[in-house]
Amino acid sequence: MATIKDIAKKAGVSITTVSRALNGYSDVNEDTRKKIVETAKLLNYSPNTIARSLVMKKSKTIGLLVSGFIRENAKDNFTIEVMTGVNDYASQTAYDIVLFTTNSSKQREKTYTQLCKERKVDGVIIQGIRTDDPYLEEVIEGEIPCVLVDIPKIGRHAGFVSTDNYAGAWEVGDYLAGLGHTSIGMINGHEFAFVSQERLKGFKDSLSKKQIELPEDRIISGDFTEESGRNAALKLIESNPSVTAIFCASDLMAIGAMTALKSKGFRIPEDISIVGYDNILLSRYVQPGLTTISQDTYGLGYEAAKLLIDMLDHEGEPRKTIVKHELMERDSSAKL
Amino acid sequence: MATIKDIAKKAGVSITTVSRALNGYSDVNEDTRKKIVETAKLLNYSPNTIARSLVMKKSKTIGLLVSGFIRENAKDNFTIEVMTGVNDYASQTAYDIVLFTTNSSKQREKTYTQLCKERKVDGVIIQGIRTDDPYLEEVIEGEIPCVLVDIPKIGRHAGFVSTDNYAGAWEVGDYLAGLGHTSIGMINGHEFAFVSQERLKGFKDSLSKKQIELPEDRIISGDFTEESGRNAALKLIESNPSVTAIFCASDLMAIGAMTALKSKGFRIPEDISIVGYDNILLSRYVQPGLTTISQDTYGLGYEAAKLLIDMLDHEGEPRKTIVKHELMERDSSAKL
DNA sequence: CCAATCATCCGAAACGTTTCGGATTTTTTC
DNA sequence: GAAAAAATCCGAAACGTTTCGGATGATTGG
Repeated sequence: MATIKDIAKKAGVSITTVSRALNGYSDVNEDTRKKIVETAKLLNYSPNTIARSLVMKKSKTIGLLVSGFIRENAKDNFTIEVMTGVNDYASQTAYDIVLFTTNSSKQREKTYTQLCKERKVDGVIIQGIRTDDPYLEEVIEGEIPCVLVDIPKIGRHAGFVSTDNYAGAWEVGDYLAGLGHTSIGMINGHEFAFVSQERLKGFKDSLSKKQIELPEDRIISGDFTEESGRNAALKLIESNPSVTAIFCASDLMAIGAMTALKSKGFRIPEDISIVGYDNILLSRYVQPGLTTISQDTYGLGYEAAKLLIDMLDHEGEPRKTIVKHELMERDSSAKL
Repeated sequence: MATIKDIAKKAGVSITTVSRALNGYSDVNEDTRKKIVETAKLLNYSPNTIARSLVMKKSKTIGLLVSGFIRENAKDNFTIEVMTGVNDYASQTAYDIVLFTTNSSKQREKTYTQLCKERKVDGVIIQGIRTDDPYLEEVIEGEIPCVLVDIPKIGRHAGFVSTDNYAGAWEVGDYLAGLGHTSIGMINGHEFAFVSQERLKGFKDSLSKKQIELPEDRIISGDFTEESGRNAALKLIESNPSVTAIFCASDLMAIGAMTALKSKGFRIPEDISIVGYDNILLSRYVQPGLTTISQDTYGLGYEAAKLLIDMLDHEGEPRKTIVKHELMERDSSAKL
């Protein structure tokens, strides 16, 4: 509760001097500085960030807007890993993180920018937002520095971090073709995620380069959930009983597909190979272990924070960062 | 960027009136209120929370101090589920959440209370803190309203939420005895978690009520990780080859124990029954499915937020909330 | 020894709100 | 129609910092 004023009085100096002493300015005598620091400690002083923010017009907080923060989504650890990354980088700096959520009732009343403006965050990291979100443009065009996760758009104050989803999917195509598969299906995510588009394109291009067809009716769309993976797999195998490999745009859908196919008597990978995307925690524990594209999710968050804070502290240009990915071969895929 | 002042000027009223109009006070004429609200909208005004906080001495933020927020811990979804619960409740209120972390380099320099005082959070929820944490007492005795997760301690401004770990463990004892097991071992968590003590006590008491012994050398301590579960299981089975059932104080350790035992040629549950605790996501997907005590982790967070905000808004007494638990029978346990 | 330089300090304004206490005008009451 | 009450408004202080623009006294250079 002790303020700078109390220190000033007790130490017999002016408020200005206390402020300057505590902030390491050079125009204060070493002896008085010592005395000031001492009495500050004595009074158990801690600075009032709020008052500071008010005058500095900088809150030293960044907003973490995570829209996938709903209960069901705890399943994949994507969100938490991103958060951990953001948090780890931010905690090395002077910035604190305030959590915004968008699934709540607040969402529809207040736009993201409004939330940010009110809480006076210096910048914001946005994760899990859909491309059809009505406020996406608003935030990209807006004045608040922001970094998008997995949405490749750059604005005057907006950068992004992502992985190379096109390349990742391409590698899956390569891999499956290399195993001798030619009758291949795909279970994609919903169209309102950039990653869906990219993964489809990369996969398709990769296969067509090897003269392997991927007709429309062998591409089923889910919505990234396990449930939708089950349904999509059943639909796919019914209309195209000849497929020997399925690429799923998310691990969760891949896991759903596996259980559905197993329940229909298919053996994995002997009858059908399954490849996922994301390398979520589960994919290592499921039977058989899921072959997938591993993303550096933690790095996604870490780099997002880095990018944003660089923009804030050094007026760095908004730009993009691509983090690495890697094919993890496990037991759900095999030679034809 | 528009302030209350701008509105006042434009609407031709005083600052006071604008403030009172916008905050719904009764001593402002309905017509002037309308005009004020109108011009506020016109100027795209949004209130400056920081200025408000400064004068009100309330920041309307709560700190979420999660010390298990380290990379490895993303494995169990405990942390994120608690967070989701906290977030869900908080987002129905006027409170925002700021994330504190303790594994960072900041930790050793600044105590929790210092962090809270500087950021001027109105209250704090603490999760994953160890009982030997040097600052635990400080925070319980301190002036900042706080709610502890899974640490049953009440202070003048500190309440807690937890599950009944004693009862949960007791039920496991009941259950295993009911299956006919008499030669039973336990893999406990480290001693610096309250839950370890409670779970051990409950399990022991339950068994002894049924004249089943649980000698010291059949209780091995791990540290809640999968790795430690593996090691503990090997140690246990080596010194006590006769055990037919093992109770693990966490699912992660149980999963570790299962893989270790399987690698030694034991069949689960035919040779050895395994029961875990927590019902983490993984336990459902692992082979065989893990019998475990399910906790309402989401509820833990939700109730923690509720408790805290009640303390803040209505000066509610700090108190405790116990959320429910339940035995989930899966395939890792069977009749002897 | 005088002016210039330097080291050290401080007063006051500013940031954007809320709110206390009172002022002014209008309405009610008898 | 005057006093009392009600309705409506406002000035100014306060919250705890930072910082601009000087002020003061000591030191230096010639």
